[in-house]
Amino acid sequence: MPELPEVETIVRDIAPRLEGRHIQFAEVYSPLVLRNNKGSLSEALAGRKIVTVGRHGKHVLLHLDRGVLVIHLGMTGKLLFNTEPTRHTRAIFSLDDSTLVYDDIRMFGSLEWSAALPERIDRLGPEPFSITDTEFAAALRKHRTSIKALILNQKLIRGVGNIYTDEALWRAQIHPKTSASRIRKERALRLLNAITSVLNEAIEHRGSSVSDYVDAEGRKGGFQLRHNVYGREGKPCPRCETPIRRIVVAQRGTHYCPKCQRA
DNA sequence: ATCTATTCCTGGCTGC
DNA sequence: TGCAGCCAGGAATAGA
Repeated sequence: MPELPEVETIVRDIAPRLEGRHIQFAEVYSPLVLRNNKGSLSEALAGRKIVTVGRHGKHVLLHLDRGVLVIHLGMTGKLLFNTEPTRHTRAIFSLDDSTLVYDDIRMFGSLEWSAALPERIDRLGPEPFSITDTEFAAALRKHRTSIKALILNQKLIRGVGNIYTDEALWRAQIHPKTSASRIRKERALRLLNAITSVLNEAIEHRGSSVSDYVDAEGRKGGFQLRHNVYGREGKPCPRCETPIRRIVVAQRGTHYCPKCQRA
């Protein structure tokens, strides 16, 4: 499940292999992964030059000489170079000197060409590294929903998903069901630090491979070995040895230490 | 306006 | 061994 660190890893890897190249042609095998270009994505992309490659939250952006290709990897999306198509290959992009293959088992991901960054993506919250302590604390006080649900909401900050939310809440010692509005300045600051530090460490380790995440070369990340709570139900908390508990918050599997993270 | 529940999708796992 | 049934979850959407 690619979140910010996984997408950042992919973008850093693929940027030098894409920038300056042209999309000679694109082929779509599963229109389900298209958003608003049903039937016209290939035409929009044919002959376009890839100028720069970037990341916006969990989105990969290919800035073209005309418009932008927005790629969201969803749960199981992969961008791979020069692999043979499989039954999960949803699209291919034939470039000057390589072929970029988009695989996506569950098809929660999406491909979208747009003349400019689509509004709904442009309107997402800031990168976690950009928001200030004051802004973050003020935003928390405005919402009565659980802190877990609020961090997952891409309109607050963009790029953080289920894994890194659980990891950050463990680091900050905050119970996932805590009402966001009840988190005052000091704890909010601790939480924002936890979020940015866990994201940075995950980037250093090339992301987490818990189910089937791999980078553009098919390599797994290494940060899953450093998870403290995610996917560790019943195992001892690294801080206090209490067994990690798994509950459901905001319709998501949620892992926390019942002793370190009191309600 | 804010929040919650539902929907999409398929491989992998569980239990009979 | 086979297979039905359930689960994982990002984000759009519908509903409260």
